[in-house]
Amino acid sequence: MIDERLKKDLAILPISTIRALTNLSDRQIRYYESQDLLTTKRGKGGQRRFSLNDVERLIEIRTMMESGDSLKDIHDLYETNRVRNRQDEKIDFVRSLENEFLKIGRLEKH
DNA sequence: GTTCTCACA
DNA sequence: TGTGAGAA
Repeated sequence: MIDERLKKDLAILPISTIRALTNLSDRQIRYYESQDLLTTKRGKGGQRRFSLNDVERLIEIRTMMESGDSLKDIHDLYETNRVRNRQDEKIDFVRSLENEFLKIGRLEKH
């Protein structure tokens, strides 16, 4: 369903929930956000609202930290992933265009 | 009662 | 990164 992505992106969870789900201190969570590892929104009174995607990302970050990676390593990894994903999307877009052209070509030949 | 920001022995 | 103060 298209709704699934929307639900995961919904930033509605308070930091206390994130703390329980990730076993990280709220101090650490806020620090990681300051290092651009998270995309949070602000609610009433400037309080952070996290999404399920943030939870998943924080768990990954904690795992990487435990295996000795620095915050910079993690940041770089997400950066390269972001670039690679953009390229993949571009490739998919080109492929879909090619398919459309092939369809049109077949139709015109008839 | 919770979360936020800022500062530090 | 932790902790504590003061505000919202």
